[in-house]
Amino acid sequence: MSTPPQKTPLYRKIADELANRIASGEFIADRSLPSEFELAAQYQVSRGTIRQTFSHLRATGVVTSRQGTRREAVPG
Amino acid sequence: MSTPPQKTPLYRKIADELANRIASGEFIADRSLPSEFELAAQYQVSRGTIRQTFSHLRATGVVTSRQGTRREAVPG
Amino acid sequence: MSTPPQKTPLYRKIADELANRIASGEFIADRSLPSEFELAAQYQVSRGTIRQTFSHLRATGVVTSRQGTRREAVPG
Amino acid sequence: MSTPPQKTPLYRKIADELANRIASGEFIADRSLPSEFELAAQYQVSRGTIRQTFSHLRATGVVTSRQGTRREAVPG
DNA sequence: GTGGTCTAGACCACC
DNA sequence: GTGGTCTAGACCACC
Repeated sequence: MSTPPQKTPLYRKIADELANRIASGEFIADRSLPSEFELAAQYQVSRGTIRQTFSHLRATGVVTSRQGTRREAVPG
Repeated sequence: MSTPPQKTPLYRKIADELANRIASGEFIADRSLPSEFELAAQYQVSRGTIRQTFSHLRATGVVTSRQGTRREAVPG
Repeated sequence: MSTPPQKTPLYRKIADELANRIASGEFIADRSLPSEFELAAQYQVSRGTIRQTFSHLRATGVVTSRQGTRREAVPG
Repeated sequence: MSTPPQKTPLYRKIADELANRIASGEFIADRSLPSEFELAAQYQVSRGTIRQTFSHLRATGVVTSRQGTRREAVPG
């Protein structure tokens, strides 16, 4: 009945790490997060992977997004 | 066989709403429309989005525009 | 009786030049044009100005565009 | 043969004052000047007057301007 | 004081 | 990795 072991996808690892960085208060000054471009460079991945990361973080209520402005960490 | 539903962009929704307001006679007094600035405030969007809205309305023959004066509704 | 000369905007000059490059067969291999980013670099303008350029070229039937792919020159 | 005394126009007074502020190094950090809007508020005049001011300062080589970016003081 | 042009940059939808 | 949409802001041309 147990599911076979799943390899954690890269976007999930990055999402967890970003969630930790947010929780630790790294972006507390103005809550606005690095851009897709900056994060892609930081984590050495494509922008598509970063977008998957944010899709997950948005779905779990960790960040909000709006076209034209940077994503922001949800307080609390 | 049918094409999937397309997400309607904001400028299109505003264009449709403005076209309805024009058709309902809201600007009938002198035909001159609110300024870009006023509409941006009314719809809580940027001036750029209002300009995309008017680009569409001009292309469909609903309004005319001239530098230095307010846009006007085309009669009929 | 003649209208005074109008200052030609930058996006119009670029549109005319691109139309000439297309007519001269520069992009004949696969008809696909340089990206917005490349053209912005070539002409030393912002992406917004290149988009205005293409808006004009699309309106005059010189190019076609589709999300996710490069714009193409219309044959003939 | 002497011309009658001329009242110095407001835009000229502001131009002279701004030229002095520039010469004194007030905008030396990045050379970019306050916006039309800010200067209109500072000097309690209309934006049209500020534009006349800059027209004069550009003609006399004190500032440069380019659409989309702030005016800048010319070094030296 | 309006619309027109332009900058610089972001995220979104689609390939 | 492209074009599409959107933000926020500037100066320009014309009224």
